[in-house]
Amino acid sequence: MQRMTRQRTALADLLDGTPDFRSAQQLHQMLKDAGQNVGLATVYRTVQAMAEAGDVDVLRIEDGEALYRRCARGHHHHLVCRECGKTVELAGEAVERWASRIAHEHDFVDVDHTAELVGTCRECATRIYGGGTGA
Amino acid sequence: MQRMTRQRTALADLLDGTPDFRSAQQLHQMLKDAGQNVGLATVYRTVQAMAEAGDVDVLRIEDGEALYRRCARGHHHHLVCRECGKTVELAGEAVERWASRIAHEHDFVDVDHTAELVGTCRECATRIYGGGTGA
DNA sequence: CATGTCATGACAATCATTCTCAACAATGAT
DNA sequence: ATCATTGTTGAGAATGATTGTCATGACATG
Ligand SMILES: [Zn+2]
Ligand SMILES: [Zn+2]
Ligand SMILES: [Zn+2]
Ligand SMILES: [Zn+2]
Repeated sequence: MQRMTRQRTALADLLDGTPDFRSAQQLHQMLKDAGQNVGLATVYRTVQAMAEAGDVDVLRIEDGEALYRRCARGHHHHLVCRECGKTVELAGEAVERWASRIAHEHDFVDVDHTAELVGTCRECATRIYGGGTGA
Repeated sequence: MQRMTRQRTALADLLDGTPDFRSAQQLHQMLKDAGQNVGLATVYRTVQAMAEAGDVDVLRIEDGEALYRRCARGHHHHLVCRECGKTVELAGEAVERWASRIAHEHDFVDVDHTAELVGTCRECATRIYGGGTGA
């Protein structure tokens, strides 16, 4: 009941070759640039379906906009560079333990959690703040 | 340079008496219901200024909408009931250690983090799934 | 009270996301 | 291959939260 269309294939391929989180609008534009015209509504629908199926991860930036990225299946978290978008997937057992301990302590059930790290990677830090030669 | 106006006082008082996270639109309506008319734009401006000043916390729900809540000053996280909105503030030293360890391991600097827990509190779980008398 | 600013609010404008629905196309059967 | 079935697409409208505009209003101080 999930048909394989030109549009879905194109989007899946694009995501496979895109290491960083991208918005639906960006993906739509990237497809257009690549000569693969796919309607914006279709990009939204497809990327959301993929998110529900666990095929992509969703990240919300500060203003609430949703970004998508092809990720390893299964629960994990991210460390993202705020400058270049470089993303590291984190297994983070420590967070899992923390979450379940807190849930227990406060008598909550069905506790989900989100945890994301945003920083500046070595390359970007060097480029911005300068090399090791001092000021 | 921060003048004390009727509107800001009203909003501050309202937040003082509101234990759960609320949207700007909700706060605007609550003020109207209380006979305190405050423009929607003013609510947005004020609540954002308070957030920048660290006087309220911001939480983004699944669809990206921003919710605000008067919280203790300083960095902390939350455990929120998805049914009734009951909120517990968490000191969460475990998360702080995890975040800084990961930052180190991956050679990132200036790493910020977000971590939020959403679950169902005891009262709501009992109401929804039934009491302790079995199925 | 006068006066200088900052603050307010009604409304327009943005902008991401969702909805609508007629035209289309993937799939499976004939 | 042809066809019928039914999920899919896309252009544009609609939604809804948030932001911008700017003339008017109201703190705070002398
Ligand atoms: Zn970087
Ligand atoms: Zn986790
Ligand atoms: Zn509850
Ligand atoms: Zn923390």
